[in-house]
Amino acid sequence: MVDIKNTYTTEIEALFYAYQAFTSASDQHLATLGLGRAHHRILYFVGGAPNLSVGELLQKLQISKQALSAPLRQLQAQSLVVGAVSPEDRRVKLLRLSTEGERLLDTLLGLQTDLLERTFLQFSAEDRQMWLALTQTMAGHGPKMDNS
Amino acid sequence: MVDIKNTYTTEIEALFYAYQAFTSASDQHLATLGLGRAHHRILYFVGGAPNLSVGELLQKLQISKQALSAPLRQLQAQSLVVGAVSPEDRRVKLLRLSTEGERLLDTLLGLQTDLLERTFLQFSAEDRQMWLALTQTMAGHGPKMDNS
DNA sequence: TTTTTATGTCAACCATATTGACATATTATT
DNA sequence: AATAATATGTCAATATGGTTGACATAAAAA
Repeated sequence: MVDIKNTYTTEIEALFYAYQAFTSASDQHLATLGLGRAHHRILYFVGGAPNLSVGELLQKLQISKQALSAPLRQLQAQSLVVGAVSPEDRRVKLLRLSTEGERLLDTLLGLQTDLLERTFLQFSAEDRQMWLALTQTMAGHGPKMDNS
Repeated sequence: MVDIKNTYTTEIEALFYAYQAFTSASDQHLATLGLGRAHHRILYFVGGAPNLSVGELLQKLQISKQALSAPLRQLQAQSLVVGAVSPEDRRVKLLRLSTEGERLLDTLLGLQTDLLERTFLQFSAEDRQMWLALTQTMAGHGPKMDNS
């Protein structure tokens, strides 16, 4: 069956379960706060580029503004994300993380980091570099993104 | 910001975008058939273990029978999956792929294989082995599964 | 003054999941 | 033979995370 017809079944399964491992810890932690992956992605992009406008965030997330609305409103209601009117253009709202929001993002990144660290511990620095290079190459073969 | 506080941002991003690349081609192909990832996982598990019972499939998928119901019914309606009463226990329904279902699964696996092949082409056989070993180790650090 | 832009909200819809309740057929137990 | 347990299936209500379309408002640009 599958194993006979396809040479890469092992790699496909490894990647599937590795990604599950990669997301499960943060997913669980988010769930205890009543948050999901949508909130995680917002925290990630806003944390990585403070004073991001709503429009810029939408471009990064590649979702509709209606889809962003609910989770962003929640994050603002919980004071994890704060928005301020841009001094340059009063139509624009600039988003950044509150101290609490940064702390949560750190926790989430820490959970993912823990997995990577535990994994890399069993391999050499060269192996780690190779893994990253190969994974980045794979990412580069992905769907074309509009980073215009 | 994030880059300062966390050493593994590069690896985290690489894995995120690699997984996106990994799933996008098959997701797109499934969409043209009016199917989604739920159907893909059913095809994958039934294809990998023909004459699987509904209960066994549920254990592998780790979802509720209500969540399985709709996509499985669709696959049966499209004659991609066929079910037959077990000769040993007439309560049990054994699932397998039709020829058409196997063809679709092959196509989907082929799309994922293409990405892996294109990626591995740029690396040595040792690098590929390393990547697999590391990715499998990472998968092993995932959430404990009930394979009782 | 008019138009464009940035944001935001309402409504309807879809996909994928959940839990609870219940029905049916079949097998196992008492 | 009657009863209990098992395997499947369905109905309803709910949640999350998306979609499109329509429309409102404030501010900047034409």
